[in-house]
Amino acid sequence: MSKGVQQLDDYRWLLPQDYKPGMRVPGIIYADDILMQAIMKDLSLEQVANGAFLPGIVKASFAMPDIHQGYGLPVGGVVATDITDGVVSPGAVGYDINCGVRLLRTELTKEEVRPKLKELVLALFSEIPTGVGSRGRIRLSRQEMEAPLLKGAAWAVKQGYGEPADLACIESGGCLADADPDAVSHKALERGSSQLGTLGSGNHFLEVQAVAEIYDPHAAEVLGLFEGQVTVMIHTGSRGLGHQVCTDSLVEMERAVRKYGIELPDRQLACTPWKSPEATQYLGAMRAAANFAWNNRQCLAHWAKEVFLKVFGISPRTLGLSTVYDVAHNIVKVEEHEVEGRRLKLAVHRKGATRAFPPGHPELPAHYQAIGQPVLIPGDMGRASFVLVGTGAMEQTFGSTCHGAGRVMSRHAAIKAAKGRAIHRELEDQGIIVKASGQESLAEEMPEAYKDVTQVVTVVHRAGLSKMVARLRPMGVIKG
DNA sequence: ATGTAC
Repeated sequence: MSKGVQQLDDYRWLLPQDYKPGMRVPGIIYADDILMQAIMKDLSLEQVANGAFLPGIVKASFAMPDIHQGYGLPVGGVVATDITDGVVSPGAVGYDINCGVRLLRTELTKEEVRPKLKELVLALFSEIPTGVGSRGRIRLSRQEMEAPLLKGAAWAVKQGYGEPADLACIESGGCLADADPDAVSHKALERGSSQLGTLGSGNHFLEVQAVAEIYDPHAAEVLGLFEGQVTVMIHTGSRGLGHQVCTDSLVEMERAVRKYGIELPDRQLACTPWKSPEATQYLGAMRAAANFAWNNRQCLAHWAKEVFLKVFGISPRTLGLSTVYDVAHNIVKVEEHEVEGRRLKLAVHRKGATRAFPPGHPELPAHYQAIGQPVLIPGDMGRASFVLVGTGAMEQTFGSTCHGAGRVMSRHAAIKAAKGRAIHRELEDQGIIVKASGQESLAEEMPEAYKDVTQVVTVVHRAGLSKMVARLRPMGVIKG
């Protein structure tokens, strides 16, 4: 009997429990043949198998079609542990806590925006701080940090950044309960104190897009999307604050692994029992970082709106800009799921995976009950991004789907491949205006460094994890 | 992803 990966059907692959001795459950990977070939080129599958070692894990260690190698668990991994006897693992959440995506709609069409596109992109770039170490216009003292960390995006709204109506259009209302600002180190607070309303670097971006194709007219209508419409997508997370929270926690986790006698194949998966003081500490800080990220996207959205108003010289009513939705794709949440006929409280770790709850789920806002949770998938800056809605993922993947295109080239390989080329010119030839803080960051992020997002989304659509609603084409991009 | 190396 082969210990290798086995194809279950067109879009699912099984990593049997005997793939690696010590796995508590099998691994299940969602991919087609072509994506699977890319997945097998790095240590992703090994990491999926390693995730299956986590104490208390139920059902399987899951991987989405956009997985690639990450810290401990691959980016694109989903692991759920029973909170009565299971663990929490910061490596299964990721360094960028509550990295996520917000989509804004406007009443403008691409024809209306095109003549001012360049001006718009330059204005966005000058108003929105980008890049590593970038600092924003909001400066908060350590004490002032408490409110945003505790209250989530409601804090930003109260400060005048955005509308109260935005909050219903954010996953978890833009706030995780039980955040503990005191669990966030001084160093993390320090790093975050000037980073609200900043984009960051790497694959983070703010993009002006046009709705290129509608696949599900009913869902699109409920979401306020129409063909030719201009949208704005913001992809960023908790910046230095979340990164520091993760770094701080790993030290404690290493200690916890020894203290509680947890056996793991990779120390990067270091974890602690859910009901341990170490977990309480990490979860308090993780939730605070998640709330910070929602404030970050809330502020960025507000400034993007101001730039639109200024550049087009129109009234807020004519612009008609509002929040479609905001998702977290690096987070751990307690959710109830049915496993083998039992309702269990699970710690669902989604690391580079998006929640995709089906229609009628009580956690969805009233106005989206009929269509399911909106899923926002950022692609690369040359091809497309997607809007989907939740369908049948509950029974399969704890209500989870993919989160993006996923890299195929390392940053280093991408820089090498871009040598002698002018990526911004190549994109401009396709009608896409890009403004980035450096040549190198553009090279790292060039379209061919990524898998084809359409292929990724097609897999989750056909596997029944979520349903395609609309394709968005980039028009203007600002990047770190 | 990240004050991209304390």
